[in-house]
Amino acid sequence: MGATKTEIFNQAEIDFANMAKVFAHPARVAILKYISKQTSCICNDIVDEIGLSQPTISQHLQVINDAGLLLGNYKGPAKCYCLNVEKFELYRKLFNQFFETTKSNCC
Amino acid sequence: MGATKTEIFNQAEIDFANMAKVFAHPARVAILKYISKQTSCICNDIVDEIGLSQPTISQHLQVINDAGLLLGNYKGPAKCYCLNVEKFELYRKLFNQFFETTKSNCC
DNA sequence: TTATTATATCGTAATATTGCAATATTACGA
DNA sequence: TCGTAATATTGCAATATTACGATATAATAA
Repeated sequence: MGATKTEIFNQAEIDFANMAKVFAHPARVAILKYISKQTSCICNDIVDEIGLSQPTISQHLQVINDAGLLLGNYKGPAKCYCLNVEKFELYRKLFNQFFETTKSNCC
Repeated sequence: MGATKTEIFNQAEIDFANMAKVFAHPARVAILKYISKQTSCICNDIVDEIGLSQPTISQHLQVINDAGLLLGNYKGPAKCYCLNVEKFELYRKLFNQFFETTKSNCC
């Protein structure tokens, strides 16, 4: 016990939960907000902005990246990330859909 | 280590992450979807629908309830829940805001 | 009051997540 | 090639989450 029983849920439910998980840590929310303020790609200067260690930030970036929300390329020794706008739009759409289709028929 | 370092984030970031957490488990997504299909309040008949034990469902309901997303009242021995539409609308608004304000200025 | 039914809480085990120090890897310039 | 700077990975400790059996609590009916 302790692990989510994924086998009893359908893919849409699992997918949506996984999308929500990306936003379920303040560091990742802060990273995404930081992207919006930057005029260039984000590098690990976020480490200074947010008060977490470089490995921890790297880990959080990995989570966001694994979700497909980042595009990255090397700019010298620095790996620079930026938002994958297309994927982010998809997320927005699916969240909208979720909020639209969840209603109450009583009370 | 292991716990989120809440002291380094601002309240908005923490609040948003906590909202996302509610949706970050397929069981809770499934419960909210189930609400939408029902014409009356949800009771623990969800236990049969979803394949988790009664205590586990109760726990998940608690998480959704603590987030303020449920209204509950006793109907005989059964405690029946329904969606707190007002609060849910607030969630929708804040998620919309998040998606609106997160952008990319490069790449 | 007692029995019954429905939900909540407690206690506990297992897995997941978070965070960081140490180390590895990568890209580039000298 | 070697050194340097930036990011990733590894390993591990601490906390959080998930899940469920056992038990407690709540509401009603008999």
